[in-house]
Amino acid sequence: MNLQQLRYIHEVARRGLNVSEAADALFTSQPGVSKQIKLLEGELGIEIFVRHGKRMVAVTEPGQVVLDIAGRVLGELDNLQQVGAEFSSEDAGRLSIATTHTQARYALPPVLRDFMRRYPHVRLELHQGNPRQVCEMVLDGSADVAIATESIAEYEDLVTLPCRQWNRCVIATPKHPILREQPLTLDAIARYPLITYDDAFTGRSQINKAFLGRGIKPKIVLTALDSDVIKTYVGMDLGIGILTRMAYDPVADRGLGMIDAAHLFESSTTRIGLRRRAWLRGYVYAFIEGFAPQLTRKMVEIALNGGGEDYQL
Amino acid sequence: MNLQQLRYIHEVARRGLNVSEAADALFTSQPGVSKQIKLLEGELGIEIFVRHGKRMVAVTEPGQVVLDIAGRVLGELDNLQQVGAEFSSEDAGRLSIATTHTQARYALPPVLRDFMRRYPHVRLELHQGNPRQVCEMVLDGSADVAIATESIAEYEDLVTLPCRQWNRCVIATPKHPILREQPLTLDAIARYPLITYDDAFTGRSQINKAFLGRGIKPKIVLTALDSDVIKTYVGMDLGIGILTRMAYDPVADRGLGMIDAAHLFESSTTRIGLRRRAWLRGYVYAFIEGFAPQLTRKMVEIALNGGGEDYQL
DNA sequence: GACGCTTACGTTCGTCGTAACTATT
DNA sequence: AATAGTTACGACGAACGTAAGCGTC
Repeated sequence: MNLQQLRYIHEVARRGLNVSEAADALFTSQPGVSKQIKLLEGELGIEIFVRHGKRMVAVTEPGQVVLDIAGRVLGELDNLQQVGAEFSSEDAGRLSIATTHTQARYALPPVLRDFMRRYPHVRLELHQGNPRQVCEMVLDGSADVAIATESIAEYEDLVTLPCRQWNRCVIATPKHPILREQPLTLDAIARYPLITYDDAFTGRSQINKAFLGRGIKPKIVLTALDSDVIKTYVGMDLGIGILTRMAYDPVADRGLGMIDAAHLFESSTTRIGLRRRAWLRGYVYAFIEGFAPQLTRKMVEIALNGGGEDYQL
Repeated sequence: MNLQQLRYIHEVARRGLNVSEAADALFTSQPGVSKQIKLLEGELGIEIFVRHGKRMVAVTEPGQVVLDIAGRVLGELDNLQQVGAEFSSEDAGRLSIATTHTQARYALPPVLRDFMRRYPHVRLELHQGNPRQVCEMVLDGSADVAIATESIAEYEDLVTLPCRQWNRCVIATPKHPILREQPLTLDAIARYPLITYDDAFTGRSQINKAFLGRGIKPKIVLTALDSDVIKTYVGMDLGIGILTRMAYDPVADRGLGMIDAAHLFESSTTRIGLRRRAWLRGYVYAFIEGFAPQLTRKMVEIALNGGGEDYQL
């Protein structure tokens, strides 16, 4: 048994049981991968993959267990590399953040400005994607942390921690009557054509829930993937917009009017996601604390390792 | 980086930083081990061990982290082997139990009799030792489960689960006056020379505590490592004995009288110890449930993996 | 017929063991 | 002087890549 074999089965499983593709991804030859997988299966005395003739079509029951373990081992090897990098040069390295548009555009800039000042030798990488993609980047090791708002809590091997609570505001052209509503109500909003986020994104479900709870059906004329698109169309007076409060900047957005709507919707929570049992560089903890000061290194470490409490039944 | 290197550093650390000894234990040459360790250190860019000239004298700070990770990886590899064995032949294999005299002699026999009947193809191994040794056998993989009563809860990588509560009785020669005490008291016991367990063992601390709590200082004339020795000397009327209740058998021990003493001492708890995150064969779960019916497979699995709950702060 | 996995074979690279050397106690 | 670790070197073996063969879609 060796590490290559574990990498091979892991990659083959990840790539939908396509050996050739996995071989390419690992920069090696397809026969080599096939052979090593067989050797491993022979050594363990089990079949990991189900074959139809010469094709792999499924993962066996023991194979799934083996793949789970292999995944953990490979994760730990990543950790080893991290440990090496950390101690050989504490303040230099790479920080890869996978996140959604809203976070990258509005929440992260001040945090990252401070971070870059503090750690000038850390190369920052920002990868944008939808919440699902963001999680998977963390799980396969291409990103260190994920930051997103919803559907981030569904993965077994992802530890998620709440960072910030936020709510929404309504924006409209400066003279729009909605801006003079005192107090602002859902009924008032529903009187106008609405522009807001796409279903899969950024707390859209909270918006749906609020209207549904009052039995109102708003006229949604446009759904967008990001705040800037919403602002653009609101500026064209296509409708009024429901937006993350943090996305409105009185200076940059002086062509638009804003009225807070926090009392109308359930607040949403932005979460940070980390690979379970990951070993993180010191500056990663610093970044997390910069983004969410309540998340101290100690707390994050405890969460990463699943608490580790003794089970005294 | 490869698995051998991890095995090497792990073994060197385990053997008190003696490379030659580690090489012997791994059936390889000492220069090979030295070289691989250096290669690994080179690759990670850190020193794992502190050298004084040519001798290794300590583990560096990053080295400790690396060793921890290596230990986990090697544990997972053990798990892989187990998975292979389990699925290639479900009901055959090895069950290695590390335990103390009292458990092996009095608590385990009926459980193991049933187990052997149910799993005739599992080779049973019983390793006797003191509680410390017992734990270490589990941690280094030479035993699957540890069963002991105290000081078993001190290891980070050992998951312990309470199995059985038990208490003590007093034994004496058949016509000894202590047997007619109604009710039995600590003061009555302290009137006679006492024979009981050695300090390091089987709930001796509960006995000490009881007497100390009443300000009594009993005359202990002999301390033994196991129940059989105690019974032997009680039979010779050297004194009265305080014994685990389960060690007295009215038939086999008809040459001795017994009176229960559960109301005088705090009860002790026998615990089972397992390597954290171990992957256990099906029959191991069956054995555990046979020994402690409340410990179902599900519960043991949850405890093994540290609970795995999401940390929602 | 195109794609995908296996078998076969020769080359290369890495690992291991022996032996000689050096340092520590 | 004895014990412990390093350096040097040669031999073996495992893994890899290429090329050809066989199945499946």
